[in-house]
Amino acid sequence: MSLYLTTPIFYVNAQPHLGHAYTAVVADAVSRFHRLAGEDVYFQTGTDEHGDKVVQAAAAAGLSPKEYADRISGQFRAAWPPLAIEPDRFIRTTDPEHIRTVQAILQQVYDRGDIYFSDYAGLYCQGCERFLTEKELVDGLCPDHRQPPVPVSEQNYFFRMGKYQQWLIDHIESHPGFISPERYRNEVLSFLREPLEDLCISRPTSRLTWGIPLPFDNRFVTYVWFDALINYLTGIGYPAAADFGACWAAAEHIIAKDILKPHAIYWPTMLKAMGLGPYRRLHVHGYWNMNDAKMSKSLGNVVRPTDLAAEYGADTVRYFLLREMAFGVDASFSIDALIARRNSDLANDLGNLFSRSLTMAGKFAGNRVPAPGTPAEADRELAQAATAMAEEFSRQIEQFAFHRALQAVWEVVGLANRYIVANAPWELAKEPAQAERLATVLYHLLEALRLLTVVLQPIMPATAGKMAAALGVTLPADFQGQARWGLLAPGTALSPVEPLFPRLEKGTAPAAPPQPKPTSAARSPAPEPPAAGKAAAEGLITFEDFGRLDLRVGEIVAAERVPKADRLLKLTVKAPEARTVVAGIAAHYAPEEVIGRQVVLVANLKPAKLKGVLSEGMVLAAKEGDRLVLIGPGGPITPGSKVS
RNA sequence: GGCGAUGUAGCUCAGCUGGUUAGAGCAUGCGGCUCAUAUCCGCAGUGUCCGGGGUUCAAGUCCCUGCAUCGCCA
Repeated sequence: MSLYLTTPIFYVNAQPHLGHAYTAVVADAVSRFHRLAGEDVYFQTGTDEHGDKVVQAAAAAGLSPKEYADRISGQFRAAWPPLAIEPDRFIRTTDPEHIRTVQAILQQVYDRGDIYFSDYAGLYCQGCERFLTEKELVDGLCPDHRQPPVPVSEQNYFFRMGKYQQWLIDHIESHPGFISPERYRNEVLSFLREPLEDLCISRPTSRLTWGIPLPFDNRFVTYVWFDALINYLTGIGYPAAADFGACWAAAEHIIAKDILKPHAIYWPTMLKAMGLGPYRRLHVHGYWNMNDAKMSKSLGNVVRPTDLAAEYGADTVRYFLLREMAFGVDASFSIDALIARRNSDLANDLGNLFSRSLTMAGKFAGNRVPAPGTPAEADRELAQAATAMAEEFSRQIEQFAFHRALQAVWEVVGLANRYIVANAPWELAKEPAQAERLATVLYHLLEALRLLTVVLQPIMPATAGKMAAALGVTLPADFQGQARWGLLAPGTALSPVEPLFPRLEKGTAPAAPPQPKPTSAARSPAPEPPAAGKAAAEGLITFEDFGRLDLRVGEIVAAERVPKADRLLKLTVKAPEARTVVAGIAAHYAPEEVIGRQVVLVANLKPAKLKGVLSEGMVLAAKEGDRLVLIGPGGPITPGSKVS
């Protein structure tokens, strides 16, 4: 094992968002890069599922904590394939294997004397069901519940973190790359200048039962970090797995800056206490600020990674995320910026370069790689720049400077475009005497494209695949070998492709409308590759056909599960008269969750009996993979209103 | 309150240990080409490098100070 790469396990109290996606894209790109270099890589992600926030969120959704965790965990699992993120393992803190590992480690650290029982006194808010700090109080009251917190003394177990403070400082100082970028390393060192307090690692079962019981005291469950961080060990079979030691020595964590302290301080000291060495490196990135007003929280419009991937394609999103953010520094996200990158960098620069080159090879060289003659100065310059680019790319990826790596790639894209203009193959083609020169130019161009293909694989796997197919090459996992000049064999058959990245018009591609408007059927669909438009010519319906549907807004006034049917909910829908509708949404919505919602109802559907219940109509929902979302009006409207 | 980061063209940002007329991409204007996804190439700019003071032959780059924004800590 030469690299064991992890994202954090994501907490299931919220759905996957762009920040999660960024971490996962980084981890995926890095793992693809190292695999391409022939290394043995293991990439793990997963979900963190215990704790009181999950209990609360589950209660609000009318589910048990496990059911709720299953649902959200499934959403995380399903969020990654559309972005071409391919972890080797998706771990869950509710996995029995993980629970066993956590308990074994707790017992071990307890036996060594680094966990002790003690009093904890603090201000407890009964509304929040947690301790508040002085700082959180407003006028001495809980800001959420407007009541004074009660001084409570509680007994709990503590981890002797302070014992390892000096060791940790020494380790960080003697290993400059342990925490990067440097700003976070400094932040940690600055924090460690103050005495480190011990860490409370338990909750009494009187307050929280949704957790892993302490093996030495079943009146308590372990709380947060002793549960969550250990996933990194469970994932590689601690302690029994034969290759555990080798894997752990290659461990690198990628996190967002909000969980720096647990990863940079709690975790190394925990490892030390259990007799293990620290992980190899910690990579800390910043936040994506959502500056675009169109996506403000007030509109309830959150960017969902899966929606972005569906709208713009995995490769565009991956490229944007990696190109736009300097790893470690905050960046801002907007759909306009995404479209700008897509159009200028991907469509105009790269896509068009690829397209014009292959077209010329088709027209002027019969769709085969021509045999180059003696290279001229300009040719050598292109070759030299392309091979240097591959090295630079490699160097920057290793330092997690993805934006710089991609900058280096695009310099060659620009150079290749200038090379075409400077050598004007279309002029050379007019003069038979220039045949060898033409062949040389085209060869250099195609070979430069092959090198671009090699480096782009980890960033945009699907695009690199298309490019390789068009160039008639395969891409073995040998970055060093493949990044050399001159591997493209003369005579290789080329197969032109559709444009890699069709241009997008600004503003016509909304990211993720939270609730499609009732009139959405009448609006033009999101832009698709032209081919799709043509193919859709068949199967069109007339306006009259559409008019036969009686679509209305209905309001769900009651809902209950249908006995012995996992997927069915029996709804009472007002539209405007009340009627019964059976909907196959029980796997996605709890009854309490849908009451009061306005939905779109097909009111003139022939009634049918489902599990013995007569259903008079159907409610519309959008489906994507395993996910299902009810369709409703964009704003409140009287039940029964016609949808057209 | 303590520590730290950031403040450079309309926008997003590069500018390492101080050294020639301060850069890139995008956006804007003009010109060129036609192989190409109305794409590409060339040219043109504009900047009190946050304000003020200082060190130096020389400061965006170092020091002091003020302001603004952000982060960590209390």
